[in-house]
Amino acid sequence: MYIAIMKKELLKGTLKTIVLHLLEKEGRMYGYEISQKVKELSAEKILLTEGALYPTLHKLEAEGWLTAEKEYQGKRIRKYYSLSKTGKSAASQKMEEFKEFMDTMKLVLNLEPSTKA
Amino acid sequence: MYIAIMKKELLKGTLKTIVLHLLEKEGRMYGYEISQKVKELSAEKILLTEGALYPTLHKLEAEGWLTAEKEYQGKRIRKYYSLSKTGKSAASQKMEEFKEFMDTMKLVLNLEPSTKA
DNA sequence: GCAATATACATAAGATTCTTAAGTATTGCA
DNA sequence: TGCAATACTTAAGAATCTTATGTATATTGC
Repeated sequence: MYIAIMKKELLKGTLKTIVLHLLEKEGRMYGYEISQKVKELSAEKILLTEGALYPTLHKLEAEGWLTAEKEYQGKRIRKYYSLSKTGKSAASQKMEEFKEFMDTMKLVLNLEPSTKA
Repeated sequence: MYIAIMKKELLKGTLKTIVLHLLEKEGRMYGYEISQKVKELSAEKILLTEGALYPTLHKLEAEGWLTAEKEYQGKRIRKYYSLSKTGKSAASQKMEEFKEFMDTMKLVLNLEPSTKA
């Protein structure tokens, strides 16, 4: 991986939300797959760095939100992650938090001037 | 000030954008006023910390995006900030970046499923 | 009148979250 | 066969914020 990122400061704090959401949607993914999916969905605007992604996956696993299974493709290893039960509720919660964050920022930055026009 | 913050990780990286936008809208503000305005606009969901706000104002001034004027209200000092010319274009740019960030996040998180329904 | 709260600024130490970088190893393609 | 892509790991350093502390004036309630 190379992996850089769009307007980086703004992305700080969004990584866990992204990972949890993708796992909720896809069910089961491995690290590299997640990075590729994010790249694809974001039209290459978000390029996760390995140094951010893998430690985050380890943290989420340590918190009990993800379960991991190693699988071999020939000799190459893949570590598949899935949401645990608490991980699922964490995913929903993170999504709600993100929506609230967006709504609040819209108010502060005068974006989308009240959709009742 | 006390000043804490909503879902803090997500707000990381948004402070400069917020400050520049408010100065663009209001024309001229001092630090404490900015913190109160953000609190008001965000319905108390964003409470800036002094430790974040004042150093950020100093940085923006050092970068030449803000100009500062000290004013005395009796014996109490206030430091009023305004956008410089380059500060104005920085403000517009930061707003565009933020909009792009939101659009990209909507794609990645499957929010607002294409408003052409 | 005096204490508590609000106004108003500044800055240093520590935490969090990322970027950069380096390491290891397998697989596919030209 | 050598380079790019796949796949994971971890450490050092940067950026951005929180927490904490300090200073000082103004206002409000009792």
